[in-house]
Amino acid sequence: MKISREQMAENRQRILEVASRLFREKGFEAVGVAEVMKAAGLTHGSFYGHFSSKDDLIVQALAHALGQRNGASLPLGAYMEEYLSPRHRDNRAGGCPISGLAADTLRQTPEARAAVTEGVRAQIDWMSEKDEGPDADRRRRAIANWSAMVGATILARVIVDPALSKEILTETLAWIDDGADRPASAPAKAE
Amino acid sequence: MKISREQMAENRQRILEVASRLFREKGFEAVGVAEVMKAAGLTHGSFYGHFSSKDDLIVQALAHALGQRNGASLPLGAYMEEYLSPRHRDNRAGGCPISGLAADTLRQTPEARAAVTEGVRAQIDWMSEKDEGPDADRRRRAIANWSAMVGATILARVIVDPALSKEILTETLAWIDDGADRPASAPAKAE
DNA sequence: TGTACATCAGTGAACGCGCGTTCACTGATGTAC
DNA sequence: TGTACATCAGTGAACGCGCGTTCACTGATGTAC
Repeated sequence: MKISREQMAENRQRILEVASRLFREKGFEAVGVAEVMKAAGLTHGSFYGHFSSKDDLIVQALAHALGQRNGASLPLGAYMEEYLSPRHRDNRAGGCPISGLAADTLRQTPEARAAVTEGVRAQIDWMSEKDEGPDADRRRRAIANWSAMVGATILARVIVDPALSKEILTETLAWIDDGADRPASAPAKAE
Repeated sequence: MKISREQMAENRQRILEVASRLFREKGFEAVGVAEVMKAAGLTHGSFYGHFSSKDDLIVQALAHALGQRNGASLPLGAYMEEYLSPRHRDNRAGGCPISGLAADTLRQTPEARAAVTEGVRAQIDWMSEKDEGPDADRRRRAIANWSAMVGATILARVIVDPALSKEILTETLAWIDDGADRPASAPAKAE
């Protein structure tokens, strides 16, 4: 049965939302087209009315998730604290799509990798802008901190020992740096 | 045709070696049992004489790769430099199994995750021992540096823009720290 | 040491299952008059 | 505004393919005598 154009647009958005959550939770390969459509309240047959292929859905769902930018209004220090929290570690479906899907995307299409590339670029630019330290080190610190946040999240998620998982989050958070209280005249590093 | 016991042991090692390389290169899901056996010079039928299932192979291949510890004889600073080089970024099949497979392993069996957990624990212990700074910060610095190395490698691999990919490796390397030239009396961080 | 036979690693065809994708059909939408 | 009909989003059965796994068979190994 045909439905209204607005209803179809809503359906498309709902597919993208559930797909981006399922992909983050289980990875691209482990989530089937039928599973996505069922979670969106539809049958799998209508999938190809919205997307040309599963690869197309992956690109659109990545762009959808990357465009949400949760926590972008927080101060940088608070953002880092939230990012490296057990809550974010345990919230894969609703968490950052870069730490959740970057490694998976390596084996996807160039279009999917391009979407992640732009997401990383935007994240580094945003963290540079938010940094409160001297200009010279802002970008370098943003890149190193972001690498540490992504790496720590991935490691903390895979590790089965709760103590070691928590330690990785806590110690990484303690080591990274939002640039605050960093005097412009002092060397950026101790060495 | 039956073969000698030594030949069978060699075959098993060859299966583990090619499997660990193929898994690192393509991920667990994208590599089939038949592909592994063909790469080892055998047919897929004999696979179950060596392993009880593909999941079993994944655990054994992870343990095999994690046990190799390439570069463990290098000084910590040289190890970090090699780890964050374009050569290591582009050498997925022969590179570090943790940056190559940690995210994939999240969706595998508890046994596979336990193997990665022990690999991460050993790596952090080793980096702590190699650290040349004051004792109080060694473990914290090992954890934060290791997180940054893993995150930077994963990001540099997925990113399609060569300049941004290289920048992430270079700037992360410039920011992390092997503890050398760090006076025991000085604060570990500038803040 | 030489021979006969039981063992078993490897072979390759076959299986069942789940996946992405296709398609004839349905019936509400939205437009032409 | 009301009606008739063309459009097309959604349905659900079916497809072909690749995968993990099984199994009857082969023939070299290695042991018992």
